[in-house]
Amino acid sequence: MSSDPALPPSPPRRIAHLDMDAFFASVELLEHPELRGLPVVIGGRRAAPGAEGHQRLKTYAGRGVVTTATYEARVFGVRSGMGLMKAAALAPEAILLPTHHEAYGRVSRAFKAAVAEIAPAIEDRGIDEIYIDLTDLPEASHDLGLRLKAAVKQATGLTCSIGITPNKLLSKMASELQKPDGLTILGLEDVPTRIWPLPCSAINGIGPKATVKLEALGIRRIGDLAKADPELLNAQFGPRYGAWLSEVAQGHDERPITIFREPKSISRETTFERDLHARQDREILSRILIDLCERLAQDLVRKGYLARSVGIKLRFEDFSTVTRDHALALPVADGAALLEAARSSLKRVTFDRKLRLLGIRAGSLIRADEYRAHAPDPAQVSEPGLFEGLEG
DNA sequence: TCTGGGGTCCTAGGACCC
DNA sequence: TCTGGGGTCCTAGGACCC
Repeated sequence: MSSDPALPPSPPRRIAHLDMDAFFASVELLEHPELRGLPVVIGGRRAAPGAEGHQRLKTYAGRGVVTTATYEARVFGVRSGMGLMKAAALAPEAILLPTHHEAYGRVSRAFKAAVAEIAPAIEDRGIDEIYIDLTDLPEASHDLGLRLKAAVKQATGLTCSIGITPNKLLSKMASELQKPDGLTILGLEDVPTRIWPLPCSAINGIGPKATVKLEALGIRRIGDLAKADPELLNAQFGPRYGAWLSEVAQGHDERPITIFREPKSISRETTFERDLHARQDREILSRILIDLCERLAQDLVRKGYLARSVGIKLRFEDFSTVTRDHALALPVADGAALLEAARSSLKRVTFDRKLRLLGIRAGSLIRADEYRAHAPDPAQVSEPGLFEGLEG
């Protein structure tokens, strides 16, 4: 990477991680200021049934999960990703609001634009967080951090938390250290005191499975990981992940800021309100599949991509998941072609349990404009079609 | 009181080609 | 009559992240 002896050493990088505080919930509170200070949970699929006032979490029945919760709701143990029924047991009186993705998208664009005015080298990490390369800016990190937070507040009315360190790994962890409304600046020299006491799961890339495995080896904190025998980690986790664990425990991370990436896949999936039987509920499943294909086709056309492979995803009542992929001779973006590919893949699945989820994915994407410019026979490039007459 | 929807990356075996 | 070795594509599953 930067170790070419012919080149002068690159100056130390300065990377910020900016994370909006309880983003979806905070956007909702802009709309519903009367709920400020109350435990509020965002999630579920439909708006509350016509009752007066706001819906209480305890009245919810269904399969939704918590998307975000205010800090007042987190006090009760409510966490993102938790089933709403479980959250209702923890905080029955919390207010439940449905999601409004258009609003979140609008506020997301606003905070990113405000940051870009100050520092344009931004890596998008989703709707509510970004990395920012501050290396080439003249100001001190603390001043920059305060300016970024003020700009975000001015543009959106919302607070964020920022970590500024020499790399993405440490900045991500630093932004978590003083949430909400935090600003944390760390150097590599701070790793033993500030990072090593944290649990291994604080590292972006160490999830539930790896955490359990590490704990079985007596490795609970990042400091334990830093002192662990690299050979042991390689033996337990494989050479690649093992070597990565050894590196990140030292706070090392050379990943660059990536300003733009082509998407690799686009997908649509849905969990049913009740589990469906492959034969008895065939009509319903067919309608759902057609609808998913139609929406995926619209996504492909809107974003300007063609799919060279189509995948289906099925989740059964026992939560086991199966995927089937199908490579195509010619790239497509129309619903009829997606549906045909999906149906051929479905024939390779054994249906011995009820289904809870159906999904479809467009993979091996190529840009439609580039393909059409070089297509051997333009007549063979499929055009977005209609679904009329496709049922059955 | 079970577990959304949208993604990325990695692994691993087999096919197929040179 | 006893066993190459790379490279790439396809497919399936799984861990992880927001």
